[in-house]
Amino acid sequence: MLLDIDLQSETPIYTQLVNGIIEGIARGQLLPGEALPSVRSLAADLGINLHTVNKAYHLLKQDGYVQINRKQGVVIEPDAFPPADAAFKERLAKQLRPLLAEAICRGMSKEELDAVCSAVYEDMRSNELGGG
Amino acid sequence: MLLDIDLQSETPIYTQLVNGIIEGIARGQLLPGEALPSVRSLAADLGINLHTVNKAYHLLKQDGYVQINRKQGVVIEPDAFPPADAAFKERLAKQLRPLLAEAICRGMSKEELDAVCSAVYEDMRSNELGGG
Amino acid sequence: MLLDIDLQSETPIYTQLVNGIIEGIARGQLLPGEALPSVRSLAADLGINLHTVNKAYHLLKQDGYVQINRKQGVVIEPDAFPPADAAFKERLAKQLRPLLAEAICRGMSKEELDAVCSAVYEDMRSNELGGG
Amino acid sequence: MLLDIDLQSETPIYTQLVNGIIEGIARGQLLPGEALPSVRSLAADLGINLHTVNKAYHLLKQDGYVQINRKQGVVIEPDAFPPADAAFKERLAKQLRPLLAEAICRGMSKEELDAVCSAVYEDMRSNELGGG
DNA sequence: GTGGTCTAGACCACT
DNA sequence: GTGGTCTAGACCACA
Repeated sequence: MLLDIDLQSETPIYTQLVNGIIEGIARGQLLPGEALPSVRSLAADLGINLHTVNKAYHLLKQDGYVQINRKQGVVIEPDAFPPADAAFKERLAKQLRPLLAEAICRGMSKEELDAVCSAVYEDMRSNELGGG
Repeated sequence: MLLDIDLQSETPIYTQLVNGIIEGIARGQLLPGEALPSVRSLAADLGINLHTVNKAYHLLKQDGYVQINRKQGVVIEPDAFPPADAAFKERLAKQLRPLLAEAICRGMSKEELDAVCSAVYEDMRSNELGGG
Repeated sequence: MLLDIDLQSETPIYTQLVNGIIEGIARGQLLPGEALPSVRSLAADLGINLHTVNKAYHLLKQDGYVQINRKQGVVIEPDAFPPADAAFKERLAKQLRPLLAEAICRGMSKEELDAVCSAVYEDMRSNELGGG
Repeated sequence: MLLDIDLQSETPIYTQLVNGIIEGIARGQLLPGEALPSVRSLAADLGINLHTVNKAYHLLKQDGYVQINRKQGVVIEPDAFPPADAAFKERLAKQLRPLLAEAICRGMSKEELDAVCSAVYEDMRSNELGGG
């Protein structure tokens, strides 16, 4: 799994981990039921503390992206991910607003915006088709 | 200006201020050259600390959205906002990525995603036409 | 015997086993003197570790719910279960307290609480009449 | 606030804290909007680590019993506690089952059980009326 | 001064 | 060997 963590970033490490793993799922590089590295091994691999990894795993569990088993460790949620219900779309819109507002201020057209959005989207989906 | 600050939010208050003002500009409710409330009065209005407002104003100045003059106080940048250059688009894409990844995991189609994106965009632009 | 083990649960598997067997006794599905499956077969049936079943059986023995004989294996205590003495009632009250506290916080009335309590109680007793 | 923590108990300290605070709310000793001690001061008072208190506070936040503010610290949820909906009642019943099963095995009648239940309930409610 | 984050290291429960 | 819990101590962001 390719997780590049920026220790200097102002984004907390555990947030980078959460985002990276969710992106891995979106890209199809992490499949439902697949096991994630143990807290200790991932922490060692990334050169960070095991508590930081632990916090990330627990946030993912809380959001329904992984299951934490007694012995087996952490696995990608095998059944169904949480749905894109109204609450999620509202949250998404709320997070989108400041990004789009800034883009509008800087004079980006709707087309330019869609282009950026689509580029990001396709980048993740294309990897899914060819990934493995 | 309608700035609703959520003291319970995890988002720092100064960030909420920055976002709110940028959104005000995007909506056309704040026009280039227009004066913003003084640090003191805005802090009093919102019931928050002077330093918090100050920090927000200075971040906006740093990003090229306002000018801070000793006499006139803080005014919306009258000339030109920073451009939507490659660096900005890259930053935008980077911020978009975790949002879209989560949407993909939850099974949102590109069309649903575009719908949410467009709704947010149009909401801000429509207000601009009728605003002032 | 119907023992459904949830490997994802936070409750240790051996605890689930202990609870399940005690509930089986309460329901009258397991009768005094009746033999329980051997450690080996139950572990195989449930797909869990021998040690886990062993631990559960020994806890049940310790609490006076089963007897462990070398020849007959594990049998439900044929004579008398431990009494509901003051010590037990105190322990019961102690375990009940956080549950009721939460129910009170959420605004449940004494009647609603009794209803839930009775429903659980009757569910177990009704099965006893028809079970065996 | 009266929080007696048993460091020897097999119940995790943070769980004891969570239970104790919820019980404090149920008893009316902790009122909505009231501030809880800071993470550091409570940890110092109880002679435990601040991370342990922190974990308890965050669990309470997650369950909707407290709010965590930037500067003000932690306060009891001022508006409404989570409702006693079907999901909660189901969880309650699930937690009640092993307790009642054991009581049945030990020969407690429904009346004895109700007596214990009511005693716990009234103990908490009576304190609320006369508390302060 | 408040909580947020991270580190380092330890012991324990579970399987 | 896995995660769960707890400790001790540090630095930072926020207000």
